[in-house]
Amino acid sequence: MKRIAIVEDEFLMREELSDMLRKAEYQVDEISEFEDVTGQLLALSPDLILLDLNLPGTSGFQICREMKQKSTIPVLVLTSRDQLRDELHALDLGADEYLTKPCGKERLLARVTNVMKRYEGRSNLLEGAGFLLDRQTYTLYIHNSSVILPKNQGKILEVFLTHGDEIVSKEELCLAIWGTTEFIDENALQVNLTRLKKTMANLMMRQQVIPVRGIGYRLIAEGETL
Amino acid sequence: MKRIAIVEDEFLMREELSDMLRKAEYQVDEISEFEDVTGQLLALSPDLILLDLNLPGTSGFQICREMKQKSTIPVLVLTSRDQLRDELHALDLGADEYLTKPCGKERLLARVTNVMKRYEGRSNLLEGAGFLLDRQTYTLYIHNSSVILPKNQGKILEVFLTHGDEIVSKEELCLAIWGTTEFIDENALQVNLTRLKKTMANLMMRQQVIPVRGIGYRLIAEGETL
DNA sequence: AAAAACCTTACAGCCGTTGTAAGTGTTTTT
DNA sequence: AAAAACACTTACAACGGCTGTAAGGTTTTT
Repeated sequence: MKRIAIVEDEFLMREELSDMLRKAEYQVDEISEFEDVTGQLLALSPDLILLDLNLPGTSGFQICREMKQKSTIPVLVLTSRDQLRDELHALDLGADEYLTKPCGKERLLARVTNVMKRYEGRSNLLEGAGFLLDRQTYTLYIHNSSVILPKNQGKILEVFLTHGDEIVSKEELCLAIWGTTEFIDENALQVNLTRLKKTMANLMMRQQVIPVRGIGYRLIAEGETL
Repeated sequence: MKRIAIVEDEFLMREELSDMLRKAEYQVDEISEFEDVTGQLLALSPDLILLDLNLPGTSGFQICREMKQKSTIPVLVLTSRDQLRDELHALDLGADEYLTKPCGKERLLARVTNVMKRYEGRSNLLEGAGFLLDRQTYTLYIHNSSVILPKNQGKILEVFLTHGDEIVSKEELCLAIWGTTEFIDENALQVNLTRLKKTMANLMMRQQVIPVRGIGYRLIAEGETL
């Protein structure tokens, strides 16, 4: 059974949505605390997020942006704001659908189904700048084509992607590759890093792995400053 | 530069759309002959289809359905029909977006961009009943997970998928796997077929490869009749 | 029951990935 | 400027998964 999280501050509206979705055989989680909504959503990791824009505290736009950065969960914006500007902004932030209230039960359900259908099979795709990485097979999608990365290279890239632009320590990388931080063979890691760098260069990816002396490595976009 | 095909019978509307899209840096192809629209679209194979519903000849619904069966090109339905019923029907047929005319230049462009963004990297995904197959890497997406098929098994499955539910001859399969119909090693093909069957069974796929004695093979859905 | 078509299994060769090792560059420290 | 620490490169052998071969079994047709 698919799970949907509702982010909506008006109690009545929330209950109405919740009811409707439950009747349509979805499992519904309601967000009623508007502190660290992003964190709550990540913890729930639903199959879809129904998001209102007017919220106490952090705006819906901000939540949408953060969720799109940190996950691949589809976001359906459902709001009473019918300004074109808001719609464009939400879509630009990566919202998967934008509906204005009131929108009718059937239309909402149809759009919910539609969005979910689009995401079928995508649940394990990690998003990088200009490419996608499948966390299970390490298939890399870039420039309208796809390549399978060797397992180790895939694991390394995965770690980088899940760390945004932070520095990743060698220990973390070793842990990801071999499941242990002990007995790190620094050289083995080094070799695998070199191999990843080479394949990234061959694929003309906009990102680059750079060393942070004594600490670890970082993934930076081309031309980016330190 | 991304290519968009417009399927719209009213000349003025077509020109208006075309202009707008060209100004937004898209390459536009207009369909003005409404015989075998599906064939024309497949030949053009644009990155997106803008589809009207009221057309002379075949209905937009039918075209949408056929295109979704035969390709993975995204379809944006743009119509003056504002009946909820039509919208639900179109979405059900797999339309990726439904907008009612008039909808405003900016909204249309935003939705076009949005749909295209969703499809980034998906251009090589073949669609089967309940699963997706990447034509380049033979990564198979099913049940919210993904597996890499060995090359030969992938090629065989690819041939089946591009043939719908038709019978595929052994020659065709050999051609796909080894690039030649001569010197067919029937047994080698046989072994590869067996392996594919086994992996499909392990993945609990709803489809099955069945032999057509003396002719070739077919892919059928579970429980389907001959 | 014989023949034809189809299927199964095991095995050895091949190729890509991996860790090892030995050596070269580069940066920082003294 | 030399030493030390860190980072990189390259080649190679071991391993594992994929592949075609071969030999034999099963099912369907005649």
